[in-house]
Amino acid sequence: MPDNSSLTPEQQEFIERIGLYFAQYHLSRIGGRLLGLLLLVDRPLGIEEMATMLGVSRASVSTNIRVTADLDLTERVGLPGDRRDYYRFSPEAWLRGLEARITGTRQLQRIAEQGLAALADGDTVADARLTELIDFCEFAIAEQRATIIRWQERRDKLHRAHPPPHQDAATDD
Amino acid sequence: MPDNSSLTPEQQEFIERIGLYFAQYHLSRIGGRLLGLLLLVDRPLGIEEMATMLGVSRASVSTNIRVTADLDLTERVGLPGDRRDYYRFSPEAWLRGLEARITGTRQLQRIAEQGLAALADGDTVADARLTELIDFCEFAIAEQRATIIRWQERRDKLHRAHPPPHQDAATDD
DNA sequence: CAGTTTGTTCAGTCTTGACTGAACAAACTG
DNA sequence: CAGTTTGTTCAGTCAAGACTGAACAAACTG
Repeated sequence: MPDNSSLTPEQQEFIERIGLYFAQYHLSRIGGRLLGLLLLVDRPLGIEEMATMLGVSRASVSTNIRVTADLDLTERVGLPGDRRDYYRFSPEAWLRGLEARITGTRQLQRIAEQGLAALADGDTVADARLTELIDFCEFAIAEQRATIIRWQERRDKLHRAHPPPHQDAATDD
Repeated sequence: MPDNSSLTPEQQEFIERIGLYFAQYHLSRIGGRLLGLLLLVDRPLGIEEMATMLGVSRASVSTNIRVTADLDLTERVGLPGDRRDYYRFSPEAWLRGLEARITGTRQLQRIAEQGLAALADGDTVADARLTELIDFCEFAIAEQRATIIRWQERRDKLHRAHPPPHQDAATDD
């Protein structure tokens, strides 16, 4: 049961919804909730703190926050004069998401190539289908790369106009 | 244990790899293997046939092939003079995959909007983060739409040059 | 040094949901 | 009609893996 002293019901609902959303994408439920929590707060959070706010064990937070950090969806930051670990949502998270799609598509392309090689002679329909799949992957990868570049350009442009409130660890209270 | 009389080890490996690939994307293992099998063969397959080839129960094939058909990843076709159900891989499958991404992004955007509304006053960092997420979703949806259009154009162009071997149910032996 | 705080790891529990076999329904066959 | 073929549904089993508490390790404090 979460310690909801610091979270409104609306915030809890958001965390739960984000949790479910990311759970679709190979994160555990708690991993997803951690992302939701970190999206919502204005300062980096410690492990014990996150465990309390979500009402889960420290062990779970420790295990799952590391997964998100390995994926560069969160960042571990230090606070001066405090030896605890703090985490915040990574500014690169959405970019990493786009990159992950490319990896997935490349993977599918490799499988399709192996499949094409495994066809029986004279399987013309399957041959055309797998050839089209390989082509589709090639196309999709090029599209995804272009999207990444356009996103970076767009972000650069926006940030030059409206620099984001820079949230480094030392600026907190 | 599969009846591998009609499948080479390379083909079985392909089916297994495709199975795992699609299992990442909210399909059951067997659902994924069915897609792999249908990608590989040159003619529509019946339920009993698929069950035998994969070494799984008819019940499982029945349940899982329906899921793939509902997603329009496979198509049910009839063979004249045969009352059994046959299935083949859908030519629209990859298009449906692209469309599914849009749905997922739209979903994330809605959640982000709810989150933005749930913020505490004065949470400037979180506000900027969620506003950026909403903008990211908008951007990604536009990109995905454009990709779909370009894929359709590309496919039309290729098919006008090299019409695919049309595999309707009646043409099989 | 002993004691505290913090993070990690691991064995065990529990939940989820995939898969099966069997019962059933529907369509057909003689 | 009785019998067969085919597909679906459902209760039950089983496996995967998420989560926990407890033990542990490491860094710090007095």
